[in-house]
Amino acid sequence: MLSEQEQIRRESLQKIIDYGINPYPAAEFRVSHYSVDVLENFKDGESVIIAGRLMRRKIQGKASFGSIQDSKGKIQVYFNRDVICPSEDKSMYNDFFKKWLDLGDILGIEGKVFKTMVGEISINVDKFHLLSKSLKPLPQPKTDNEGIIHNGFNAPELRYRRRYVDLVVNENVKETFIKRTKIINSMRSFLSKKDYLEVETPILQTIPGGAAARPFITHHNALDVSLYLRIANELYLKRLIVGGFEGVYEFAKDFRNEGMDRTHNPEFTQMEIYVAYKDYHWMMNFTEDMLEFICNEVLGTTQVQIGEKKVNFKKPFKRISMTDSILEHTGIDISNMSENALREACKSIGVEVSDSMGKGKLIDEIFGEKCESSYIQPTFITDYPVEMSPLCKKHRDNPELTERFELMVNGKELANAYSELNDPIDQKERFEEQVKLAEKGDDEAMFIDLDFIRALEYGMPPTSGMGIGIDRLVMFLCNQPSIQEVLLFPQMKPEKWETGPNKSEFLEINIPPQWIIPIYESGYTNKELLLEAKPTAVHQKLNGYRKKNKLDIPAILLEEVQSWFK
RNA sequence: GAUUCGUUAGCUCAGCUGGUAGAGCACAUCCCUUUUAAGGAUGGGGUCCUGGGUUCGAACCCCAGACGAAUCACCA
Repeated sequence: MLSEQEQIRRESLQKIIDYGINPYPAAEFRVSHYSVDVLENFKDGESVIIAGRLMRRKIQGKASFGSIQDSKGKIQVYFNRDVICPSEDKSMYNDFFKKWLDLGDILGIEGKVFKTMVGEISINVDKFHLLSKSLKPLPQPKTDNEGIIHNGFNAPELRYRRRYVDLVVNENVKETFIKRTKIINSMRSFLSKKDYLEVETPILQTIPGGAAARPFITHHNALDVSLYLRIANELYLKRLIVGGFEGVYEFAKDFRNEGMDRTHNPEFTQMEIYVAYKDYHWMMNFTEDMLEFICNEVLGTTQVQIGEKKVNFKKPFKRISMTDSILEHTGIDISNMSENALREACKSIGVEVSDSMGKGKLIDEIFGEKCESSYIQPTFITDYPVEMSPLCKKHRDNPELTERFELMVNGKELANAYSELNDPIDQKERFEEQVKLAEKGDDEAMFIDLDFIRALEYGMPPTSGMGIGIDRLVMFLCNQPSIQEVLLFPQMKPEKWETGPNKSEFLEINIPPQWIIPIYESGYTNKELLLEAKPTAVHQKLNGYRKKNKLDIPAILLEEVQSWFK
């Protein structure tokens, strides 16, 4: 059912067609300027051609003002009847412009730049061309002199579901996504200058490895096998290091079949990089360099406002081991503690534990509860317990730990890196421990990847690898509190669509085709519902519908309605 | 998954104790050749998210459901 405004727009569309103008022309429309070019480089009387969406229109008799929004901004346009229609025929202005155009229509404008009496740079329109007709009215947010937005298009659900509308109507939204691309481009140029190779690895994987997470599963018909959408690309990138590349990286969409909230989306982007002959100390320096570079290039500063807090990405970042961090925040020295001692320690400081938790998990629990959120400034947390990091090399000084760091910013994990485990025998044992965890019921334990073990058996140089969450980085640098604000199309529950009537079931009982829509719109959405109703009620509703919608068909007779019920 | 809140015109939102559905913007008609969240007048526009229940009577109360948001849990 179309709204009144949509119906009026469709009528205008028909009038435009009847007038002989194609509302959806095919030809290229060449513009000479963007709106901002004209505004920033004012030349009185200059002829310009621009194109964009009509976002405002005020008709003042023989003259009208409007504004055109193109990809870079907005500019005012001035329409004068006698300029647009120099001859006797004023229909281009009186009918086409005034009556048949609507806000949201996409126009091409030819005209001359001038300043209005009030001093606003505008285009005096000589000719305008309809490039595309808009049939649905846009929301109309307006900003007043004090910067207050009226009638804002703010409802998150609508904004995310109709991102195209959000982008048209809310200026700052576009900026966030432009910045996102700048951040990625800047990271790519940093990596590319180092001569590392950007690669692409499989998204459809037979074994979803490289992280602990529940995968999405799908099926390949020709091979008749299950395939998983990747949860990480780590194991493939390491295979490439085995193959002899010095450094490889990938901007990878990963998929995890887990909860959704303002920091998690089922598909998200990570950049992972692996460099041969390096260790995690080197990688910390590298990560600092990269983040400082990106901030300077994209923001022009390393000072970033995140919510209430100011975060500085200037290197060097603080480094602290997980053991020292826990000592600092709880006074408990976990080094050399047994599993039972750890469990008691957790209880003494009010950290909830369960019997299934091993040593590593217990330590992680303490860190997560008591330490993590306090790291606002970029901080490398190093040397994680071995149980939590099955792909990471054991610490050179302590076999209970691994050479791993996570970079915490604003109390959240931004990056994760290792000195990569390259001992195939150790790797196999660690996978086997994961299998045991899986047998205990840990549905996020890693799968064992025998081909990856085989690759390590051929020999992988010592390597350091790092993964950084691109969506989180963008959230930080754009000061956006939710991941939905930095994804163009965040995951939503599917929208329910009216499917319309099943015409054949109505035709079966001899309902005339022109009455099917009225029946459906009157609430009798299928045959059963209709036949449960009383014929007299149906008869009244249908003729009521006919009258209300001014249908150009004769009123239906009660006898005919009754005949459907036989 | 849990809890809380929300869903009313194209958009933003009011709607009291249950008693005929409201405003601004947008839209339509008319007037107006330089406006600044563009002026004036008049008017049209509603499945009050859906389905049940209570009631003489439900946008409002009760039950169930859909969708969304926030917080929490989960996410090494």
